[in-house]
Amino acid sequence: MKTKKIDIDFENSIGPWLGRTGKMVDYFFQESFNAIGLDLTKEQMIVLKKLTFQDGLNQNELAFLTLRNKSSLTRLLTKMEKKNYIFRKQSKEDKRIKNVYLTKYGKDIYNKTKPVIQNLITTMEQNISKEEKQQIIKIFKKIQTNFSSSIEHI
Amino acid sequence: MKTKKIDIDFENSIGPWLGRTGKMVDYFFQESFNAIGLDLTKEQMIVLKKLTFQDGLNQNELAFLTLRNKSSLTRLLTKMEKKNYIFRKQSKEDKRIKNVYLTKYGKDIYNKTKPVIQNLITTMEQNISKEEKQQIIKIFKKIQTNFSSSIEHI
DNA sequence: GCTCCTTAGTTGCATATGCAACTATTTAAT
DNA sequence: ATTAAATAGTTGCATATGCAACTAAGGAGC
Repeated sequence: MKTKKIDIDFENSIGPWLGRTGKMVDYFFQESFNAIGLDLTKEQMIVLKKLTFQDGLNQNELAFLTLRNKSSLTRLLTKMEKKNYIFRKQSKEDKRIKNVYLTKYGKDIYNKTKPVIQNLITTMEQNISKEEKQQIIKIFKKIQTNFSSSIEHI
Repeated sequence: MKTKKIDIDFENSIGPWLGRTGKMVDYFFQESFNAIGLDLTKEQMIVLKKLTFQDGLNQNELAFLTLRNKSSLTRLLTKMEKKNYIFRKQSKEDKRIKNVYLTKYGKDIYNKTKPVIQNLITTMEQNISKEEKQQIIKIFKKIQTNFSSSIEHI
């Protein structure tokens, strides 16, 4: 007897849920920035955030911390430098390295994102209990571990 | 007394976990396709999947189902049409509408992705119990609801 | 039947991204 | 010291994406 399940059950796995939810977060993020006239993308915000916590990181470190290809980071920084959010400075010890710093303006911009981010968190985590939050983060950690251990040995 | 917490607690919210995990999934996905020489992106695969379940969808419907801007879908389809995975056909009832169909080759390609997707699910959901899976999906649903209701009334 | 509004799809412009090839610089090896 | 290998960053080429302006076609109102 032939079953009607002619396809694998991808739709009920975690993947699509993750993808769709992520898209909605991204969309809401950009929407919020645009709404208050912030000339900023989520990706640029993440760079500003990392630099706020540790100014002067080099591009390699920034790329690693933001899970980004170094070429992608190069271009991201070029745009941010043009907008005067950050500036690059060649290291004196090792001329290959460029350290990246926030400008005063970049700091201002980052401060302006704070209420937006706060609002995003509030909106997103509405009706979600502390336990659920812990649960989901625990599961995220597991998934990341699963992929890390799987990708390493390739 | 001044607290040391000078920044909002974005890092411990769900957002970054979601973003990073999503990136890893995407990376693993692409890696897997490339590994077996499949000339396909995750996005193209999703289109193939939707068409597998319902051949002949029009572009508007496809864009909606895949959470994509219609212009983005246009270009995605153009590339897929060039690779002969799908073809467009103008509707006779309404000449504005283009229905999209899988080619024989497109079906073959989609079938080849199945083991890859199966492997992705297996890898990703390793050590994750049925209960956890239900939990995480339930929370994803909540987040999506939160954003939907929030975006609507803008 | 003509005008206006709406809808489906396309295109220009801007962003982000990965891979691979390239340059410049540093370090290791002989 | 000179050569070879490794490292940091950039660039070409390809993909995907959203917004806004556009074209073509359908539908409503008169």
